[in-house]
Amino acid sequence: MLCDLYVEQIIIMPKSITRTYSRYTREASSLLGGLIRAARKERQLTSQDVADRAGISRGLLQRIEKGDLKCEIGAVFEVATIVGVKLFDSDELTLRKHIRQTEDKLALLPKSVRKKSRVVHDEF
Amino acid sequence: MLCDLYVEQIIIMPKSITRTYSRYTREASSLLGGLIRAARKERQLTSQDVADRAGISRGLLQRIEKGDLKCEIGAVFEVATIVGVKLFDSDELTLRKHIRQTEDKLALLPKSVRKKSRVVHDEF
DNA sequence: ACATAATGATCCATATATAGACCATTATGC
DNA sequence: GCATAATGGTCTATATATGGATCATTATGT
Repeated sequence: MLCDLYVEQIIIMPKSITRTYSRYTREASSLLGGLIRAARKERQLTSQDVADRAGISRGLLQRIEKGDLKCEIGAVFEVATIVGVKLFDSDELTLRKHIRQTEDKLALLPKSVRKKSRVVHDEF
Repeated sequence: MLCDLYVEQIIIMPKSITRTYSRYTREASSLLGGLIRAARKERQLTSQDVADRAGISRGLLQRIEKGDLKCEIGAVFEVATIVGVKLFDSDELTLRKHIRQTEDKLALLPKSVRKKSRVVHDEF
């Protein structure tokens, strides 16, 4: 009665960054993972085999095959290459040609995008 | 002469993991980044615009557009989706169908790959 | 030509992905 | 059916990717 003791416990929550992904993104990654897994089995490669050749851990390979969105794109692409899943449906040569085309297109586009300062009046 | 003092400095090197990537992997990522950058400019979107919509920082978007292999695949795919770069050359519907096909194929394949214990004699 | 928006680059703190070890379960070859 | 290889999952320490701030430079609309 004389003395009430209040103890406040301050809990510091780690402000975790939870990203949101569009459905298309999730499905694309899921598909890629599935294709990798199917290709690996068709080629009779164990998960340890592929992980070793890609220089990654078996656990990471599992996440990749599940379509986990939080993996390095480099690791995913490397695994895909190893098991023979073509990205862009293109071989190396076509890929390089495509890169050049993109560079050319980029050279033509403005170097920086500037917002219009005023609404365009195209309604009349 | 009487006393030579040797000081050894022990430098603890962080054993950094430096992955190696195949040329195909590097080029595929480079191409994807270029396509994203071109698509963004064609749509007159500033890097800050796209970064905000994707829920990532401007710095990360820059790395993605450069084809940096050490980015979350989720972030890369999300940005690609936002600026309209189709992964797999497929729309959402086709994608889902493709996923089902892959699942069907996986159901037929053996659940685990077992190495042959002995070399197969197919030379006779 | 000028004002300033957009981009490029660097730095640091921190959130987090990864490797690696471990164990349980499953599936395969024999 | 058995031995065991392959897979799936969990946990922890650590390497590292990311966000955010800052500054310099460039490019664009007016």
